[in-house]
Amino acid sequence: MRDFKHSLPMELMRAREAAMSRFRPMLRDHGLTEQQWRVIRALVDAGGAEVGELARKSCLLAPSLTRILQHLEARSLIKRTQNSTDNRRAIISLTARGRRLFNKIGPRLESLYRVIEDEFGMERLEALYTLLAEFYETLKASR
Amino acid sequence: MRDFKHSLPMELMRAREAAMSRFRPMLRDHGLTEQQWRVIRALVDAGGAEVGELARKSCLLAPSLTRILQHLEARSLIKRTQNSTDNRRAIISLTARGRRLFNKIGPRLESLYRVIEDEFGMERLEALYTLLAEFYETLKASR
DNA sequence: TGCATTTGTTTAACATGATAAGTATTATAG
DNA sequence: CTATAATACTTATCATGTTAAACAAATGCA
Repeated sequence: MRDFKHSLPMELMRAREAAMSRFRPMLRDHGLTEQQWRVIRALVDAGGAEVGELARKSCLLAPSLTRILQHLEARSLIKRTQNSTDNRRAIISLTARGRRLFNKIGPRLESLYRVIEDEFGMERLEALYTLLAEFYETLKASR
Repeated sequence: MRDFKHSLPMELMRAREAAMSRFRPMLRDHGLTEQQWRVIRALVDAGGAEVGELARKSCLLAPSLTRILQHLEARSLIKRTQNSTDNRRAIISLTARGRRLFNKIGPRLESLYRVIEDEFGMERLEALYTLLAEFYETLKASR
């Protein structure tokens, strides 16, 4: 059998954790989990989105996103706007407070990211991005 | 700001999920989570290990591993042996039943893994492994 | 020897991951 | 129209992720 250490899902997880462990403390200082941050960031990127769309953009399962939106709404970081043509769909968007939080945290995370770019090197980082994207597309295409 | 889609932790997660979604159904058919499987596999690899060692090998946090071991012990898939020189450390090992389960599932997961190898290609897969290992080492080294 | 400290593991608390089931709303066949 | 199916979310349940705190056993040192 293939060596236990040579397990792709494990290697992907270890690499991800190595990166996230640099970002998580700062998010925590602002009372945010990494998943909550993904949602906020996706909302900045999209400027308002339905729940399903938001789940895809932030790579979260619908039940997880439901709970996260409840938390963010309780903290007044997001708001819901009813869609008049379809009452199942609500548009989620950031409040002014949510945007302020993003503007405060975003640049700090960016600078942490640049440290990683410097340490690992842009060329290898780009190569890694490319392989990951290809891997994802390959596995999705053949299902 | 960098494009939201170009987030390394997200890409790593998506790639991992693309792979895991192929393995998870079979594990589930045997009543195992992916984390429980990682523990079983680490035990086969090590042939008995202390809890801390097992946590490192299976990439699990100690509190998670504690709960997982309780589950596996309740199903008689693992057993604990006290270490006489240090009563804090217990040696965890698979029971005969645990080994039988591993022998049943292992080959099936291997064949699923080979499908991925075929689809993505061994060369690119090796390149991906190498980059991931380098990335992990780079980030660990500079802390 | 006695006691503070360190080490290995477990508990606790809260948040998310994963699957199945439920609910409300909209679309569609007959 | 109307019963039915499909859609978009939400709940429910159990397992794990993450952090902090508790705990017991082992170690270091006065």
